[in-house]
Amino acid sequence: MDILSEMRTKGSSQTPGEPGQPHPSRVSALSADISSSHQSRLLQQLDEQRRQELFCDCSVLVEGRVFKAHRNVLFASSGYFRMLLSQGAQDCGQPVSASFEVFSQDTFTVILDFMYSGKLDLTSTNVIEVMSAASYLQMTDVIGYCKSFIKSSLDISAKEEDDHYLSLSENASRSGGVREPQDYSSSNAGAMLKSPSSSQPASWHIYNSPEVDYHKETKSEPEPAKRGSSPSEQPSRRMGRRALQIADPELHASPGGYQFSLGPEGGAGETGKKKDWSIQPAATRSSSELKGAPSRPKAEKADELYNTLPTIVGVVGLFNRDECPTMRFKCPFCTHTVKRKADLKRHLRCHTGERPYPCEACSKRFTRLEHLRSHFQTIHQARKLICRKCKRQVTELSGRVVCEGTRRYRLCNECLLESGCDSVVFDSSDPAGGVMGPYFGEEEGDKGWPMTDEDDLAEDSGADLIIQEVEDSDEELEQKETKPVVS
DNA sequence: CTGGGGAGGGGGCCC
DNA sequence: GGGGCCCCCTCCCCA
Repeated sequence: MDILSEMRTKGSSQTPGEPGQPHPSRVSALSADISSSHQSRLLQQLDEQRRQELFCDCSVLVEGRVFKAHRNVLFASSGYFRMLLSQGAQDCGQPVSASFEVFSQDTFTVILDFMYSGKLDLTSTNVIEVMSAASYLQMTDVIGYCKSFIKSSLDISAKEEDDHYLSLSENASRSGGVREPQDYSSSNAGAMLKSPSSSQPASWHIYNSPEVDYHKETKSEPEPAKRGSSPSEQPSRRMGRRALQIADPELHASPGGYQFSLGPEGGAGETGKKKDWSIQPAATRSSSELKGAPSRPKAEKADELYNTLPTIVGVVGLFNRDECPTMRFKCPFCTHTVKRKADLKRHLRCHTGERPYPCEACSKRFTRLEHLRSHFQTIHQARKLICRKCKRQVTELSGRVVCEGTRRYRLCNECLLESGCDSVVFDSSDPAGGVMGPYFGEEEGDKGWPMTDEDDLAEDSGADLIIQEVEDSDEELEQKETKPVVS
């Protein structure tokens, strides 16, 4: 039945009390039906075009197989493609390609079919990989469906009493951990998702349901942190504001219920290989864990995290027709991509909250050695030859280093006189302008210094204003205690 | 309340 | 791959 005949049919059954005018609720229902029908037809048309490779402007290479698709559909369906295609927006007219090695052709077929039909063909054998791919592609609705599928397929509560942890391997799923797939199709996905019965078939065709909003309980995905992007698009830069430090790769996509974690041996890209998946009830995680409380040592350091996620992190190539690939490494926690793996490793620290470089002088911790160095030079060594008061340039002769707690800064002689020399103390052991010493030695730098909570109070601890003689001799300073001494 | 400057943090990229 | 530099941005403090 086409839209017009639908309209005719529905228009003929008017409410008796309002001759000539359809009842408002009927109008509303009618327009909803038309809209729904139109969307469905449109999607069907696009799907047909895709299958006939008509107007396809994207090629997705998965394990050697090329999937043709429309960038509009990919863009609209996947946060990952949204990011990827946004980056190539300047080449709007050029066909673009992306290659994946992190999931199988079959998995991408399921994903692509979902994009074009709203139907998710899940089975007990593919659900984990589909979910992994969906996580990679940032398709939170698909993740949600997978979770619902798994939840309904497992009798979690019974095992929860034993150890709160469930192991789910593909072998287990095949041997009965998840019911054997039975082809099943329904257009009422909402009902299926809301109340999966114990007799729920393991194979679903889940229809995309706009009512299910899996974003609601999660922190919104940060957009790629690009130069010039708005603050809201970038990952929060201050620890205090990093409301949700994602220590778990899938945490951001797990709105309650169960958290999925990928074991060290389990790479999503290792199609067909045994994976070490575990499902952990969210309730067993403390809120501090979920929020990435800074008081608790991070279980996942960037390095470890990086090592455990080689295939998830993966390599993605976005290249154009001249077959000149631009290799990018994608952050598993956000949409950010980098050119180098080392940069990704560095970037991961902003998610893990790891700060391996503490300042021994004031206990502040830094994500990078260079930040620590900069901090130390600025705050504790007064290397800037600028009078803090009048902002004029000073030399070793025209200015002196003022020591205030662990802070040091320079004052020109004039400002010094204005401050009053009587109230200050001179000390010849000032390392201002000197060397870093063991603070920044390559061996010491990333080991971390002994830190205590009390040390946090060290900075600006109310020490009297002290002026120390500027002694910039590097050789001398190297032999001295490098930690600034407040006398 | 607002603007300026300092400090910190993150990305790109070179060595 | 690590270190380091440069640049840009945001936040915070202070006048």
